[in-house]
Amino acid sequence: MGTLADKLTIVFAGAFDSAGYDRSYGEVRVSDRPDLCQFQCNGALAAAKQYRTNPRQIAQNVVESVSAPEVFDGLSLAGPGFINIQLKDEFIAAHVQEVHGDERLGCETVGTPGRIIVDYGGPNVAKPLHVGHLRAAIIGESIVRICRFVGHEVIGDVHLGDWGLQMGLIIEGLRGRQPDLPYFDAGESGPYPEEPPVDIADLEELYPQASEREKNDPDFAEAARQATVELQAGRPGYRALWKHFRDVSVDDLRQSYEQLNIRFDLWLGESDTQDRVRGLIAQLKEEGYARESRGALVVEVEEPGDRESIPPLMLEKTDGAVLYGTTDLATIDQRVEDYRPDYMLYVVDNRQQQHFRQVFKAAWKTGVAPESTRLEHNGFGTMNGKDGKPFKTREGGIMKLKDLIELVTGHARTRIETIESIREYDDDEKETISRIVGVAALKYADLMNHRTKDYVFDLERFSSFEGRTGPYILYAAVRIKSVLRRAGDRGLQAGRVMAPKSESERDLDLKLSELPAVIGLAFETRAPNHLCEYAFQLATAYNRFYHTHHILSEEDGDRRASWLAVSGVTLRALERVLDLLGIEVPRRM
RNA sequence: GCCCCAGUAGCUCAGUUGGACAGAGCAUCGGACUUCUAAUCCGAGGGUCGCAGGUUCGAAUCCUGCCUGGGGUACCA
Repeated sequence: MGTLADKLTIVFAGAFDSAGYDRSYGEVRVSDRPDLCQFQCNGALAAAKQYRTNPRQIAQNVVESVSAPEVFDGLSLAGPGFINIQLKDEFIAAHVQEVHGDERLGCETVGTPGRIIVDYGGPNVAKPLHVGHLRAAIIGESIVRICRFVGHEVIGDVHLGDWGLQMGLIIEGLRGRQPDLPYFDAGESGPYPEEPPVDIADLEELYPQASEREKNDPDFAEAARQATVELQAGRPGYRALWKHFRDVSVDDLRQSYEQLNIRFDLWLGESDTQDRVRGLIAQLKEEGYARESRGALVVEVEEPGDRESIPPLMLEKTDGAVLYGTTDLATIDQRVEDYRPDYMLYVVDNRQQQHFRQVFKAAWKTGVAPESTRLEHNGFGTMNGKDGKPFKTREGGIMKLKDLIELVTGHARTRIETIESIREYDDDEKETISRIVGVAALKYADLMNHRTKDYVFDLERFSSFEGRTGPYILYAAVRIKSVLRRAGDRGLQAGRVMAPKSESERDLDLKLSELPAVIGLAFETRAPNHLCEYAFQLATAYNRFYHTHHILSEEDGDRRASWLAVSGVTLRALERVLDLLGIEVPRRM
């Protein structure tokens, strides 16, 4: 079905065609001058270039060729050749009626579904999630949901950092504390205790300590490097220990992500590619793609046509160790083999841009990924503090995600106590509402910023519940639920959508019709902020409508039933968009 | 040095890929609750779109140069 603008585009494409111009000029879109018209077609201006004619004349010809009197309330020319379009209220209502009857609210699915792997999250084993992980997780989750909704098969992979030096650091850190554990006995080969020697609190303490010590204690640093090498070589005690670390950490990560309503399909990590890294390197050498350079092994990715210079992708360091580029390449190799994906999307910090350019170019060049596989880095900006520098807590440390979630939940809890109608809810429901509202505030505040831009992490804004915020939108949705619930109690039902009676109602109808375009745009650009903007506009449109018309006390039964239908569509649209953003809606608040 | 990204209202940001007087939210000021949830709604003020050129009928948007900030620049991830 698409949007109203889509329907109008078909009409105008036909009109351009029958007036003797290319149909592609018939694109109609929502007007950016709502004071003048609802929709506009600017194709005549573009066409004037191609046909070397007066754009106003073209527009005139097109308008005369339009044949659909039941649709238009007004068609007029303006300025150099704009066509301004007003629709009949009946036509608008009929469209909303269609949306009402459609499971997908007018949103079509893609013609040729593909398989998409989304790589997001990227947490490290043993390191607690902090605000820096927030963006990857929530933007990635939203992109996953959007891709899935438009009809693709999507596989989300958390892609753990579980194989680097940090593992050696923790091993050595633990040895410092409990040197007698069987894992450290080189002569021992297992079996080892099933019970992990550490819990998550230990891990979160061990890593920063070890990391700090690495900087000041060369012997310790060397030991950690050695432990990393031995772990990677398969020393049984270290492997057993590593597995404990990983399990303990993953348990904790799952809980944190669950609180944010984020669920991964795959919990793979760097370690899962290790058994194929050597083979891949050997193969690339044999095929002549990998060559030695300054003592290291690299794949050249710069091509003759390239303007900018791009360093080669390094597979092996001088000392023979592999780097994360190697792992990333091996991961692509693995994914191609296991899943044959059409797309791989990497939701990772912008700063990795060059890295991914290298990896992708190398993957295509060497045939690790077919050229038809779309590899994309969907980068996002840095989260800065109010001083414009990367965000730190007041103490100068990094804020843990758990603390942040507790903070926003706490704000919501406090807020709830000030609202009379909620005071009587039982404690469980209050707590649920607090969590949903707090997390909605957090996620919305992040998602509303364009993905690629740096932005300022502002606690006040993150926990604000007024204006352009998650809770504002939840409130509108919950308000509709409440109306519908009461209507249900009185035995009132939704009916046929009638022509709008007021400006606020017409605006709501028109806004509802835009949903498919917004989701399409969010998908094409992998940018959830468009959904945030739309959710806000739709919520505002409904709030205005709500204030101008009292639904339940309306005496005209048909009118009331129509309003219930429109309210129902609005609720479904809001819930759909919020779901695509990964935001939950409470029953009431 | 070279490369990438950004600069829009006091603050935080949109701006549909070149279209009509540049839009929101916050903050400030003023209004609206005996009626479906006021976490709401209505109204007001607020701009040299970093600067200077250029392309175009038309530029916040494209090109060139400069200024400012951030990031990257083969053996960390």
